Amino acid sequence: MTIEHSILGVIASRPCTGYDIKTEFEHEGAGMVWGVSFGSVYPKLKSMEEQGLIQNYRTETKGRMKKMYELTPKGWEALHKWLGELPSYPSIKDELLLKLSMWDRGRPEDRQTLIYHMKNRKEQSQELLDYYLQWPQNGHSSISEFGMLGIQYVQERLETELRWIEKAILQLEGEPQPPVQDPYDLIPKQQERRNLAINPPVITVHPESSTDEDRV
Amino acid sequence: MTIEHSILGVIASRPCTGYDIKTEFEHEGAGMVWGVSFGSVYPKLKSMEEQGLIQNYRTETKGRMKKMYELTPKGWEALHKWLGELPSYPSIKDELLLKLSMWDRGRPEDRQTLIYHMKNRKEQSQELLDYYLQWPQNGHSSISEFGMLGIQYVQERLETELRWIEKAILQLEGEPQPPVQDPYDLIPKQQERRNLAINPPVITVHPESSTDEDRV
DNA sequence: TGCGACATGTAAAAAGTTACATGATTAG
DNA sequence: CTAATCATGTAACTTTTTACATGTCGCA
Repeated sequence: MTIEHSILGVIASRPCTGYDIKTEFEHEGAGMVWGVSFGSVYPKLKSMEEQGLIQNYRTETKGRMKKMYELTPKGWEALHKWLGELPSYPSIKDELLLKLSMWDRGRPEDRQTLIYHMKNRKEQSQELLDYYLQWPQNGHSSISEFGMLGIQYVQERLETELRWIEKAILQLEGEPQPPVQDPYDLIPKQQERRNLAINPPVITVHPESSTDEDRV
Repeated sequence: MTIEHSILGVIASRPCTGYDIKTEFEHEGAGMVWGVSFGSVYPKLKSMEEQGLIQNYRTETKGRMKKMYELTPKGWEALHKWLGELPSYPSIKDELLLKLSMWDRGRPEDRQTLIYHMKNRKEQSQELLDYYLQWPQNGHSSISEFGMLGIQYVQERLETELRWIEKAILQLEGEPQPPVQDPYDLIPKQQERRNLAINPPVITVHPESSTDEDRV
């Protein structure tokens, strides 16, 4: 439902085309706001026009036809109303965190691959941080006092993340540690279940025909 | 696509029912991993069984029939393989951040509502942090060395967020600040556009019938 | 002349949510 | 006895993505 409000907000800053909106989400919203695809922007613009939130007018820039969208009074009102509603708590989809939480279940011995994942994340977050650090001085973005608060938040979050990654890599490069808490011994039990599934025991009807020596 | 891998990971830790999986996502994955609904878990379990990743067996606990799922060798292998793949960069949907970035567009004068939103966020994050702080000592959760790294990450992220909120509220309670950067004066222009849309100018055919004094 | 950025869309598929439908057991 | 929790599922709907389809302009 929030893609509609994001579009409302982008058009509020300046009248723009569907293409503009899509690209705005790509760089300005880097890491901060989810991306959108053309396949979702254009149909949404259409439906928002039907709802009377926006209206388009055609302009010609360098001989090329463009469909510019501007907010209607109803659109300005919808933006105002939405901003006044309590935001829902953020939802985060972090695959690295998910993999970390189940690493011992699938790759108990393999610390190197995890370190590799972490280093990859470090690079990407560092790049994003560099982008956010230069943003307020790039000379072309419009940033209000409020927007700047958001940028500072992302900067601090990324700095914290980078510090954590450094620390985590150091730990992973060191000695394996025992579980922090495992009251029902689920972790060793789980590793047994896994071994049983991957290397099923040989069922022998005649014990004398199968001994330890059979396994090569 | 990742809901499938999350299920794989939960079943890896111990055989469980569809209900178990759904609740596991609610509390264990609080803020860390996205939630799932029954309507998506049960059909997914069915399709994963068809793919041969999991298999079910019926058990009776306290006279109640349960459908327990366990990983097949193929399922263990799929988990192992997925863990080895580079995780994609996290996607975050943070409505507060989005509203912050467009606050001046819809509610330029209203700092109080924004402060209210921030305080609400602060409470929720504090609650989540408290949960994460007691998690490693709750006496029933299984936490490996790797899982603990993830928990530490979330703790540090939340602490950083809370510090930022404190600072941001202080700023919002103070004097309004000018834009940090607005090279094309988009912000004042935007406010003009908004005023024009909300209070359209009275078009007068006879200028003498409409003067400044008309407006009360 | 051909490539990359600009520009607008549609159709099918995938993914997930909400609401509905059902029923057993347990704690107060 | 009744509400909450445990337990399993379906159907309709919404949202979003992917892939396709088309075409222009500027530049090297």
